[in-house]
Amino acid sequence: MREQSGRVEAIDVLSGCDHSASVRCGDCRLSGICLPLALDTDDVDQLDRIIQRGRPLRREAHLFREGDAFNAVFAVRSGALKAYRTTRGGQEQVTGFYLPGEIVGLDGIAENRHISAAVALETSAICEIPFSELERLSDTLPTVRRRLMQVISKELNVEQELISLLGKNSSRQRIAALLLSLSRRNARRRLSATRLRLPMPRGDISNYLGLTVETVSRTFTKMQQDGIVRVNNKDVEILDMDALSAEFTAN
Amino acid sequence: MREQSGRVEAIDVLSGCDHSASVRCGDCRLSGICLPLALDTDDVDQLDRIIQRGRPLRREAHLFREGDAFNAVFAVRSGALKAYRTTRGGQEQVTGFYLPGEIVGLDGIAENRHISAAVALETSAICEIPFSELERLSDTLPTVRRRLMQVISKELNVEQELISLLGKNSSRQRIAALLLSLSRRNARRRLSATRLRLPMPRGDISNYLGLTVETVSRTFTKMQQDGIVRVNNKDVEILDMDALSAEFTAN
DNA sequence: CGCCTGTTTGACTCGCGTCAATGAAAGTGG
DNA sequence: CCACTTTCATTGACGCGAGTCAAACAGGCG
Repeated sequence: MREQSGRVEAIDVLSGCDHSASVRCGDCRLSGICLPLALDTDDVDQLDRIIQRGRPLRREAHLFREGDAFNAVFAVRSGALKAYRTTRGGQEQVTGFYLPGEIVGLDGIAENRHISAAVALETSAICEIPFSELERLSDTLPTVRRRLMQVISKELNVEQELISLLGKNSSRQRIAALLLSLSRRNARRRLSATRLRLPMPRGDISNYLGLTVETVSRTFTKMQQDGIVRVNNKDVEILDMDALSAEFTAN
Repeated sequence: MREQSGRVEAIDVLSGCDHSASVRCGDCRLSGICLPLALDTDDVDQLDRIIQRGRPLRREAHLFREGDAFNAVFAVRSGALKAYRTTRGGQEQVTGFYLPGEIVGLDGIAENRHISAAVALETSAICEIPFSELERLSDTLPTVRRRLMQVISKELNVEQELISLLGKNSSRQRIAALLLSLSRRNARRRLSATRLRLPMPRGDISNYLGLTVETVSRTFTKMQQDGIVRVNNKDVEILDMDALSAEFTAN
């Protein structure tokens, strides 16, 4: 179930990213970012023991679906996921995007089964953290317990931001907010804050932001004409960060 | 700090509701509804010991504000509250309404300070549950810990519903969803599912639903013309529950 | 009684959704 | 490696739902 460390990591040819399953948490280059769940280095070893590293998840593959039993939360090591739920009307509502270093699957805690689904947007490496183990760990390690609570509560705050965004803002402001969010999360991983790759198709962006694909496309075009960003398909370069922030500050 | 039970409860003249501060959790007529935090009756006594019952909160009075230190969560005993946050642009975004039996203040866990504010919509009785005590209790009682986690995660789910609502739905669907939500929550308290009193002004409704007061008003009027509801200021009667549900099912 | 705040209603405007067509990119099979 | 298909993104023309501005109308409270 758990491999030894020290191995040379395989590089996934498809994305040029590291999707290997053979790194211990302490050695993982995402440690410190990936697992806010246990910042205390003493606790990392214990966390390390309960974490399962699965095979890379290919594009379109589901990590879990709506209604699935809730057994674990997942840390994204590489790639990207989206979470969505299906409304009574049968349409999909994207509720979030998850990038390396982020935790997905917290939605299942309340009902003990997942109320949303998570699917890979591209080939992704995922660490599975069995929740029962996490709870047991949580029994003995107060710091883990608090972290866990904080991660959940953090998710609450992110969702409130989105509520605010969807409630009041124009298409331009919504797009600006998303780009800024992605930029910030990129920077957090020590990547460029100005050059982004959008791992999700336009349809997911529009769905997430409560717009249509056409409006998203038009808004990108207009922002490009205004010299704020340069958009080429999935690649985005932020040319004027201040202007982009200003857009959003009307929020 | 804690009063003895057995006292005759004072009836608040303003609302005709019970806002007294002298009921033990076990005797409280909201027990079982109010505190999903501790459903296990054995645990109620212990929970009882840490709960503080404050004076009734008058309309417009804040329970906490954005940035306040996070010390406690609060159970609504009577009345109603709204939670809101202020966006960079300085406008208010209502993030939720809290009715008797519901828990408000969970937003503070992540940052250890509140990121939203809570204010009384009418005179309300509140039980304060010091979080440090709750955590201590949580250390020894796994059922309390799990409950707490579930309550938080439940909040996540409610917010996701709202995200979905704001992302995709027409004014009519949004209003329908709110009315259905209030109806369900009324029923949960063993009150009428068809006769509601809206404790919040139109401005708060519109803000919450991402609409304007005018649109809310017009939508009420139209729904009344269609024979689905009867609206008289803060009083709403649902005449055709099926039709109302059907409105929303387009969601 | 008259102020103040909240609600309703109407007329007008505009941003975004809808429908439709074109264009670009990626995946498939010979 | 190159046609073929399929999916995704962009652009344009048009209409509608909800926002804006403005005014009339309660209701609650001093």
